[in-house]
Amino acid sequence: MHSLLGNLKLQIPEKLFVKDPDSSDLGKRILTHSIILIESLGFENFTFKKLGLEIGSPESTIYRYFENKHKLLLYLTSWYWGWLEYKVVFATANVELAQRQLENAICAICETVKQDQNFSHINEELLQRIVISESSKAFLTKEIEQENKDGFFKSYKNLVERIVIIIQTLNPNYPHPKTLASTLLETNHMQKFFGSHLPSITDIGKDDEQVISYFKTMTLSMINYGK
Amino acid sequence: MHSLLGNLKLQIPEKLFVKDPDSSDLGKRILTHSIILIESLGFENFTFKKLGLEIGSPESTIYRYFENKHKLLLYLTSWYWGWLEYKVVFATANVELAQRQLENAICAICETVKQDQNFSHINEELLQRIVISESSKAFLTKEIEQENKDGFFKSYKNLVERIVIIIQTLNPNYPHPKTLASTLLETNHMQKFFGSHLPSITDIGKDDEQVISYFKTMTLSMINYGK
DNA sequence: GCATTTGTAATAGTAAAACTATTACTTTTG
DNA sequence: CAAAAGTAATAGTTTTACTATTACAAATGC
Repeated sequence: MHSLLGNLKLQIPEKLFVKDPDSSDLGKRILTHSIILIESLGFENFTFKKLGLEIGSPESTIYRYFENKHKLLLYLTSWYWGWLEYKVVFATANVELAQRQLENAICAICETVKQDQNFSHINEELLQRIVISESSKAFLTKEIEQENKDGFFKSYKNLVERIVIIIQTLNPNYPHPKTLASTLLETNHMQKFFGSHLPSITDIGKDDEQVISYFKTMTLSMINYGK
Repeated sequence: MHSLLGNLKLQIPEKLFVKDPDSSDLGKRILTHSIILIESLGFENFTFKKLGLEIGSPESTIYRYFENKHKLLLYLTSWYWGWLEYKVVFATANVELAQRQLENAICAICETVKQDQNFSHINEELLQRIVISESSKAFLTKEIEQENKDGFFKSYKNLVERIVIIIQTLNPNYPHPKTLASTLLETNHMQKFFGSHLPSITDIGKDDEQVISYFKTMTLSMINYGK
């Protein structure tokens, strides 16, 4: 799967960047090191100046690729959702039983990324941690209406739509497939964050199996409730 | 209930403020107008300078009450969670049936605050909108570990614990009461935010009844699953 | 009753972050 | 090989977040 993805270029909304960072070595270095820096410093403490220092280029060079750090975060999260959509597509391909499809999709979504080797300039393991801790800051803004019109959330919507289709195959009459799909994605991150930082408000520890079994029970019991 | 709450002073972690804003008229003005401003500008665009302008005091005066805008947000969200805990306590008091208790708690948590009159300097309707859009920014930081030790999230944890107790009364063997309780609180806000701003990823509209019935189904089907 | 302490507010800053204008150098292309 | 286009570096500006200092008013003590 990794080698397959290595040849694929994920589609990112064009307005998110000034110059496509995937089109030059410097752009790729910006992506690689922004992931490392945002993950270690947190988005609030991350600045283009520090990133420039890290890659040995002046701050202004980074502005040639991204208008501001908010759009860089939107770029990174879009990349992640696009990548996760591929994971879900592969995990459910050629699976006959709809329930099995859903179970595989939940595994693909909830499993903590662990990679020993990098097949690209994107470190998916670090990126996943960024998405868990920072991604909601990308849409919880007063500019969401305009940014939605500009297509900045397309990757996320595509992924939700994929899960919705699986849910509808399982039970075409279930009344809340979108809510269930978006809840699955957001709750997965939230519970993982709580598990790491506020353990007293969750029962889920560091083990993926717990959250996966929780979601399997949740989705199946809800989808089949009153069927 | 309003008149009852009017006489109650909600407990807020002491380290969240420099001087208790509830102890002076100016402090109360700061709370009133910070809620109005944060709701209208969004937390990112909100500054102490603008707040000072709004209340006719210099920026520095506000620093006598709050160390920074992050702690002001933590104060406001703590106030909201404390207030919501009282709502849940009142909604479930003297209710015999455990299932009925849970249903009442869900209603108290999910209903959109609408108030024609203000019984205090806090506008709960605006504050709820702030909590929906901004509250997660208060804990999605690199400082969460230390701030948790300092008790900044006490109000939230208390509320989760209340809901956990109701769930455990209903089914003492249910394995994920904390996860279910925190998911209920967070998903409620998230789905309301999506309903208002990204409607294509939720089935829930502006009507409270939809989200309430969704959560009643969710909690009851999960708690009783395999019982 | 007046000095001392305490509470409150205003001025005038600083440091860092976010962003931009301009210049210089390098590569591409007609 | 000269003009145009692309890329990078310098040196700014503006805004935000926060602080140091002073001034004034109210409360308290002897």
